[in-house]
Amino acid sequence: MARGQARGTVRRRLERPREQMLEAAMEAIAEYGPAEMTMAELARRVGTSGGHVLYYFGSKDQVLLETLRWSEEKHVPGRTALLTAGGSAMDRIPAFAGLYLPEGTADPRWLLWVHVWGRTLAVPALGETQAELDLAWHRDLVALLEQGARAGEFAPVDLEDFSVRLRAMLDGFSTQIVIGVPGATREGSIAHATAYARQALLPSPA
Amino acid sequence: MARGQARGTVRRRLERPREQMLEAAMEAIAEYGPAEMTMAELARRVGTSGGHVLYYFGSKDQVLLETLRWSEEKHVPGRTALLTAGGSAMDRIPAFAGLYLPEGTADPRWLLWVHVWGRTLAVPALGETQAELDLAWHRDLVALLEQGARAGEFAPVDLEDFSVRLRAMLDGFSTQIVIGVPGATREGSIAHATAYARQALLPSPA
DNA sequence: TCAAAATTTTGAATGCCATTCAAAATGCAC
DNA sequence: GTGCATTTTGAATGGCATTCAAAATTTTGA
Repeated sequence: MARGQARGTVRRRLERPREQMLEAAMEAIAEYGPAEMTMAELARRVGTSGGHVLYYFGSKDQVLLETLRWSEEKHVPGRTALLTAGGSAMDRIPAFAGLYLPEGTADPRWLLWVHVWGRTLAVPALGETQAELDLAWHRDLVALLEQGARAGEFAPVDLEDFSVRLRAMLDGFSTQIVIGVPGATREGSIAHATAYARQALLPSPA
Repeated sequence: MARGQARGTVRRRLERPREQMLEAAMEAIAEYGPAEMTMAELARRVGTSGGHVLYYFGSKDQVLLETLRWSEEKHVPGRTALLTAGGSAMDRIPAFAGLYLPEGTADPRWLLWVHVWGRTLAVPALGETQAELDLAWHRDLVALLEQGARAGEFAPVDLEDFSVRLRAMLDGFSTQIVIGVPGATREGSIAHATAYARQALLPSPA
């Protein structure tokens, strides 16, 4: 059926190799974790050889980095929706935190973040993509905050600074959630982040 | 000179094997990073064999975990000094943050934290020690805050909650500093943490 | 339509590493 | 001293990312 799959013989060319590999990598990471996912296992999942995966990506580090980027890109529409939703900015901050945080323990996107952090000093190339992905979150958070500022919801606050602080806090909570620190939950983290935001942004009740 | 080293022949028994190994591990981690430090290299540094290191620690994960604990324990006196220093609690918060944060890029203690995070799901035993070490920071921060609260420095605030939030934020900054995110510095992070603390804890200027 | 060139794919080395383990060396108790 | 327990060694073992030369396939250009 699928175009190009042809004549019942062994198919050789992969269809959209990168896409397929990234998808398979994501699943494998969700199952085993980044360190435990082997090139051989990933290859098996897309029906090819370990050497071939590296032909496309060059190294396991690159595979994981591209998988991180790929999983981050899937979050862009949700953030855009949040930014265009209208309504109070403050009321949208919990949802922003919800998008930022892992879905729960072993969320593959966040497993990748933590893994990649641990490899960045050894492989400096990893840092650039991270900075890029982080900047996207920063920009969107600042944009959301600016909506609130323009609407007069907030006290006069440096929004850039607040974004840096809130995201640092969210990184800390995310790490705890994804590695399964007992008691670390999405709900609790969202509550903490929201409480911080209210306190930092809302004009003092005077 | 050193006692027990004796008669110019090959020394066999190590003196305080754990101590020596932990010290050597710390140095090796500072040089290569936790992932790149091999059992063979660590063994070479203490003049023994790779198998012997594992005789003492059981696994590389354990070596790294114990090294983390060891490096954390070296911070206890500094924290205790801070707690007993007297004076305004708020004024001591920047110093607390300074103790918490990495000394700079590639600080081995923080390389270990990040590394261990990445292995916790695969090796759940790692979680317990982390929780213990984290609790020590939490307790000391809360103790410091309670001094401030008793002295009437602060608005009525849930100190436990604040400690959770501030440490999450510091974890985020620490990660950035240790992996060398451009622009992430101790000084900037201390300033952020301090600004947050002032805003969260001090009574509104009314 | 075909052959040469370029690209993709394979899978067998390679080399590194943590871990295991049986044997050897050493220390200790009596 | 002798026997037992502990420590230490270093040679396997098995798993892994990575390399690479050869094979298969597709594309190009006439």
